[in-house]
Amino acid sequence: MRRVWSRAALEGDPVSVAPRLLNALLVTNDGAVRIVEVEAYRGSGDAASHAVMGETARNRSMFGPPGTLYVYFTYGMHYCANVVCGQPGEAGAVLLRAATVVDGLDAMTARRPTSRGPDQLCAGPARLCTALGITRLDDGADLCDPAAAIRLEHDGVPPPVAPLVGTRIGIGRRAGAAAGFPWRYGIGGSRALSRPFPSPPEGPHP
DNA sequence: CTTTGGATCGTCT
DNA sequence: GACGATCCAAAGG
Repeated sequence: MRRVWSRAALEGDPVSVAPRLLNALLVTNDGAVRIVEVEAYRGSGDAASHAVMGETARNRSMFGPPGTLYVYFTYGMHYCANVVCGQPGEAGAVLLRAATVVDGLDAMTARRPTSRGPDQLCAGPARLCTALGITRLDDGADLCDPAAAIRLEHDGVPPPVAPLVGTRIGIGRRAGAAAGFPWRYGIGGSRALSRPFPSPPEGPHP
């Protein structure tokens, strides 16, 4: 059985909420995907966050209530989607970086005809938005509203006990130390990751 | 397999 | 005026 996420479950620190979103479902009116990779972004104090300089017209949704969808446009051609979390008034969000298709494969393939295969349809934050048809028009939507066109759902599949952990992708040098924060999370063994996670250091020789 | 450069425009300096 | 929370195709090993 599927049910939308409660707002209360998204009130915590994005760094805590992010790994819990692994295996959650993002559902639209013509499809559904299971999230396999995310990144956490805080507000002030996180130099890599869009919200580090405070509220602007673009990042306004990041300051909204938990469960708000924050969609931004970047590189002149791509959209990326985030689940807003944290306390109201404090900016925070979890970037949805990759997912596997659960339903609506045909519609997604039609929106991304150049995809190499089903695994790659949502293997990347902009790919995910294109496949699901998410644009800036969806910015500010309430993902916890069971009647909404886009929503965050739960179907009983728990997040991994030990997710993959790594540094966030695409963070420039301007972010300083924040570029090294291990706030990227993924599901081990997934073939839909946007890119591999670095292998853990080798232990002593057996 | 890895690396490189182009696309393309809203946003903030 | 510079730069992206990116993607893709093409070129090189």
